[in-house]
Amino acid sequence: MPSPNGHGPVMADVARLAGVSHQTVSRVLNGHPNVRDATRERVRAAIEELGYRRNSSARALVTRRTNVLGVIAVDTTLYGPASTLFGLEQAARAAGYFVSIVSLKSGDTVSLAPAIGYLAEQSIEGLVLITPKRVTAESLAALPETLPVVAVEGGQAPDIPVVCVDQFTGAVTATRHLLDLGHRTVWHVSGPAGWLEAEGRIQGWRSALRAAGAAAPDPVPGDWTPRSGYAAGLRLARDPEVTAVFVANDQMALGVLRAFSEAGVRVPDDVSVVGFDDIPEAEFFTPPLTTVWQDFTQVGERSIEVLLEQIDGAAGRGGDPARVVVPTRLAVRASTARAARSRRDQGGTRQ
Amino acid sequence: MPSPNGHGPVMADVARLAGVSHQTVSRVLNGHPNVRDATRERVRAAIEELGYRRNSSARALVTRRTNVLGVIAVDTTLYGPASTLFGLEQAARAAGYFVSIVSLKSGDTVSLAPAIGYLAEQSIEGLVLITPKRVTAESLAALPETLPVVAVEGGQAPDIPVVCVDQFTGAVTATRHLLDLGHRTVWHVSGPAGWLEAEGRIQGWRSALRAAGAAAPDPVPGDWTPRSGYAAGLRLARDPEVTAVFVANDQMALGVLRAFSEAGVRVPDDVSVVGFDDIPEAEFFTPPLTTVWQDFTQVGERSIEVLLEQIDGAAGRGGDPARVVVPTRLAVRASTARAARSRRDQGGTRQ
DNA sequence: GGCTACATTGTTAGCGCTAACATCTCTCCC
DNA sequence: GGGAGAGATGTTAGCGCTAACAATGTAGCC
Repeated sequence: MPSPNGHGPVMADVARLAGVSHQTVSRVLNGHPNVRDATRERVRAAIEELGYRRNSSARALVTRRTNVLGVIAVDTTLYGPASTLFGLEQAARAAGYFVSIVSLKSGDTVSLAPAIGYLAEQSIEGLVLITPKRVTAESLAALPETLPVVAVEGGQAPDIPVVCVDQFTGAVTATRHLLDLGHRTVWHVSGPAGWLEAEGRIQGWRSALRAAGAAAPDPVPGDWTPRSGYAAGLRLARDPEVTAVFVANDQMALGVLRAFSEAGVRVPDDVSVVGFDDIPEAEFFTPPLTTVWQDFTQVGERSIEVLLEQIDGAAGRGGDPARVVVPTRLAVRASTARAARSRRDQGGTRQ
Repeated sequence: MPSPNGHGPVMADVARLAGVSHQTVSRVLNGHPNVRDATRERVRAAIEELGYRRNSSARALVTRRTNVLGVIAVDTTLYGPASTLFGLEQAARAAGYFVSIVSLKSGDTVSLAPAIGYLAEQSIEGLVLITPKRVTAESLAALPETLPVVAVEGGQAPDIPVVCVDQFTGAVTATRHLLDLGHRTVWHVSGPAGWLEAEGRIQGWRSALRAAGAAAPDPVPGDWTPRSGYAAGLRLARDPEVTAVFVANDQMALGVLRAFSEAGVRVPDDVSVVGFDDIPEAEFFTPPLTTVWQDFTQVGERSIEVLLEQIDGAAGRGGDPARVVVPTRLAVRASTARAARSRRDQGGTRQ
């Protein structure tokens, strides 16, 4: 009877079986060097025989380290957040941390306070916010002052480190690609107000147009869903001036393509379309979508790096918060083409 | 100086400030009834003032409850697993549990043993497997005998409870929908071998064909990606006998649509296509895709239910494992239509 | 008034582990 | 051969909390 308490073996049980003290077992478990090989082997064998697993709570209690990172993520069914979370978890695990997740539905205003309070109960060592929209100020007040934090796609507050994709340059590249193809200007279907990614893409788009001396039409607002892209597409299809559209994400671009197709607007002959995200489906849209690729894996990895720096530095926050910007890449496919002088020059009705 | 140790306040600090014993603080925190209202208020105020948070490790150590569930998930960037995970987390949080996740890349053979070992270190109270492929036997051997487990889309082993979508009936419904439209038979683009979902859909498809007395062509194998669907689509486009295709997921269906479009095969005029999953994009494919909708939210909720039953019942495994089957629904859109007598009857070349 | 019953609070003893210190056992070298 | 020094192991004292029990106070009732 190795475990007299009925709760699975504890360190003392292993110690007894191996004929050593529990502290020696602890040393073996923690890779302490000063243990004789023969002893180490005996302890290992005893651990194996009993199927012993160390009690993480007891360990955390005394070391004050839980090895748990918290993640608060909005809308993890979307490709972007899901990919970021995936990369994040891989990187965290590689660094020896567990990831405890709270996923929130994308309400219009996001209050993180309940989620933060919830996670704080779990003694997390650091927190990642995958909440790419502006959050309420009271959310940030709920952050314990000493808790290491990193915001992904954030910029929520000046004193929180941020890891983000270079939305601005990505949008500039997309817009310039269209201008370089001879389009007089570029329309934009934007993401919803309050999303930082949406704002960055608008700014990049505007900036590229301004640099080229092109007029910036009003952006057509969307909400990331294919449906909103469809609605935007129907509007743009009616305007014969439109020859190039930069859409703030691939899902909406799909809706735009669908609307154009229904309206008899040919892509890329009549109108060129560029998306953002490079979801796996984009290459197989009709036509295959030119879009901006984001390195979500790297975002995840860098986020963990930034967080671990704070944890290991034991510095908490304060000082100059890091700001890591991950570059994008334009994937050129068949949805963009050289501009005709105007849509009417193309002639030909559909099918 | 409320916290003399430099590590944030502990229960004793709260007790001192409120003028009670630490045990009374504990009682307030745990909602014990026998505390005078005035005392409770004083304790609450002291907690508030100090910003006290209970140490979860200490609590877990003595209660032997961590309130943490582990999740091992494969390929969480796919819509299905991501949605399941999302529903799961919501349900777990509602039940007062944290969710600690390990996400694995979809290798060809999946060994869960390292992930299980990893999570076991964290003293989880239960484990959810979102690993919709057959896993190695050694994986299951790595499961601690007393750990409550539920498999989502699993059926990995006879003694593990399972919550799954009714793949079979979903596939039957999709296939019969096509047969009812007058198609002589239905081709199938399948998911990769080893995935239980893929197998369930093949079986449902075969069964529906058999029931209708239709011949079952060899399934065209895919791997869930749009690219593989595209390849399958090119093959099917060459065969003029093909008038109806049931594709095992929407992403591959997208590839099929793309291939058909390139090959001049019109959907639904020449060929009808049905997908599986009902991803948000499906409605905006060209043409909008008829597909099988799955209730991932319910899958998540039911999984947590099954798991909590085991935890609360303290029964561990054994006995008749639960098997919960969540129904599907066919979303009929524009990619399916009544069969012509043969593809040649349709006439008309493209564009 | 005194005794019972119960509500309220305090005291004590661990949960299983690690850190710090104490102890013991070897070498090694003059 | 004996003392220094290092390596290997054991002993002790908590980490912060909850459970069990003990000790109060407080009505209620004959």
